[in-house]
Amino acid sequence: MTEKNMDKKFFVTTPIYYINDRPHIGSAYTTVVADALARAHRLRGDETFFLTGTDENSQKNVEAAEKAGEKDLQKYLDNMAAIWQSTWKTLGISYDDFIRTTEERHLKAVERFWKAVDASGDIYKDTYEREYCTGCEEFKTAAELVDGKCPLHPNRELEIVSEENYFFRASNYRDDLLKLYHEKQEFVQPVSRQNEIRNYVKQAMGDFSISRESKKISCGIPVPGDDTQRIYVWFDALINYMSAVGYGTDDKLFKKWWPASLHLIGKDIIKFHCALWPAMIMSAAKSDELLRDENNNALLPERVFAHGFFTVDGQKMSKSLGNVVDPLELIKEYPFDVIRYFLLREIPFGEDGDFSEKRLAGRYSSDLGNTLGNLLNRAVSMSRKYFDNKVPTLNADDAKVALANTTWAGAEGLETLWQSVDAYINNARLDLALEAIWTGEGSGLIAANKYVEETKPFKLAKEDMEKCGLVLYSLLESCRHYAWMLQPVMPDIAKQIIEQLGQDYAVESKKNFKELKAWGGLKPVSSLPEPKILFPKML
RNA sequence: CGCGGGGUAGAGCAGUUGGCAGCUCGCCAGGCCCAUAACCUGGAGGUCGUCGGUUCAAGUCCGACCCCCGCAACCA
Repeated sequence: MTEKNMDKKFFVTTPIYYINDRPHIGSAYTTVVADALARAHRLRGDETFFLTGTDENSQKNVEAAEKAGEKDLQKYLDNMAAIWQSTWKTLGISYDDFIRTTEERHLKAVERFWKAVDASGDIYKDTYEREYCTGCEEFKTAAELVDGKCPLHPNRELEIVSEENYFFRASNYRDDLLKLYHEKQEFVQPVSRQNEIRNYVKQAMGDFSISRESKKISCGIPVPGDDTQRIYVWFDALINYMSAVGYGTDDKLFKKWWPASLHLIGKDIIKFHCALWPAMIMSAAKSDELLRDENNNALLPERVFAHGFFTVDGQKMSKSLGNVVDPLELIKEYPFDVIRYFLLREIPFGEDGDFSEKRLAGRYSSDLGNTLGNLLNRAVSMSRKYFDNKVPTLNADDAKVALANTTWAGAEGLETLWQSVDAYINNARLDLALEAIWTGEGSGLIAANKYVEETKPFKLAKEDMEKCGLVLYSLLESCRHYAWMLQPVMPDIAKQIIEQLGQDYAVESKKNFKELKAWGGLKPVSSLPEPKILFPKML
């Protein structure tokens, strides 16, 4: 793994969610990934901005409000947005900002953006008789239809729309987009998606209709200078990533944060994020210097990472099957850290995955209880037993090197492990980072448990207290390292581990990353409180 | 010819540039006793979907085929 020269800035986003229902495990997944990455970057000292929010200008919300019997749309939106916010709070999501696309700052950003695209000559008016899919919220070209229906929503009747709309000349940017994919391979992640988007741009992408007649829809942002038209929801939604950091309201703030480091999305909205969005920016940048870098290049997001979808116990998650997983129900059974761990560890990032409570229970008892919890517990218990309730007294450097002929490699091994964890984090691969923390050769949790067997500190306690102290110290110190490696994923568990090691979490978490990573952070002779079981057996 | 994903040990998955088939869980047998009936060691278990091709060598490259999954509504 090559260590990238990352900016000291990390700006990560989730999609803005439709609020026609409460959050489920899928939206929680995206948000947890973003949260863990944000926490990881904060821990590493990067200036971090984590944005999430709600997409409120969609006709879907109007339909949902009607269904809920709420006549006042704004009231409905306010209620739902509050539910989303409080759900994220309950789940420990550490977002820095929550944007709602009905907010004033967003309207201003959209207005400025629209004007810029218009000034670049990429907006034109045209009358088209076109087929609009209310499922996708987009117009379909003949090439995209199958048997005269949208292949994604074959049971929805296509609306035949004949009206004068504004169009965005996305076709102007086809070559630029292809060049972007070619020159910046990491722009579209995972790699398996790159072909898909390339083919789309090459073969299917046309101009986008970006407005509807006001009289036909009951929500949406008015087109600047033309009250008879409202902006199509996707065109306004994407701009949220900019409006939240001051586009249209605070140039200085915008310059600080834009471009986004990483857009996290689901695989269903790749087209919008990897094609439409960069094309929009390329266009606006021609007329708005705020959107250009010093070389006059458009400031595009650095990376878009699309993850897969869940099945539940192998089945599609659906309301009619009654297997929609509600994260708020789940945390009644498992601490949220456990669910975070499961989601991030179990599902290869970028692939589809399966959510199963049986496997969640398996991960809980095996990975967390038997391996992580047990290691901490046995190390602390022995130290307390043999060293008067304290971390063994010694010079920490003496414990750097593992005893001979062991599979666990001591301080050197941890250093290697840190390197791979850091590299995985830089690539947004938390799944691989977690895997490494457990199975890392000569350095992971599994190897550390082996080390106990190989050195038998409980035997050494009767024969060689000095050696016993060295072994126990290195075990305790490694637990401290594991705690910090895991902190972005399991912030609460990490805190508990640090506290069980007799450290003051508030003090520790103020240390800089280099210091945390260095061997010897655990002070010898500090006293060890009575250990509490981190992951109790479940009935 | 709608789009996309996938078929590797009982389950879930890794397999980078082709070079002795791996990981976690489960199962069987031992060991240990510090620890959450936890931990460690050993073992059984795979003709890597099928058929062809390229090659000294193919899970890995090429071709054809078979099968599975997602794409109405909820929805990342």
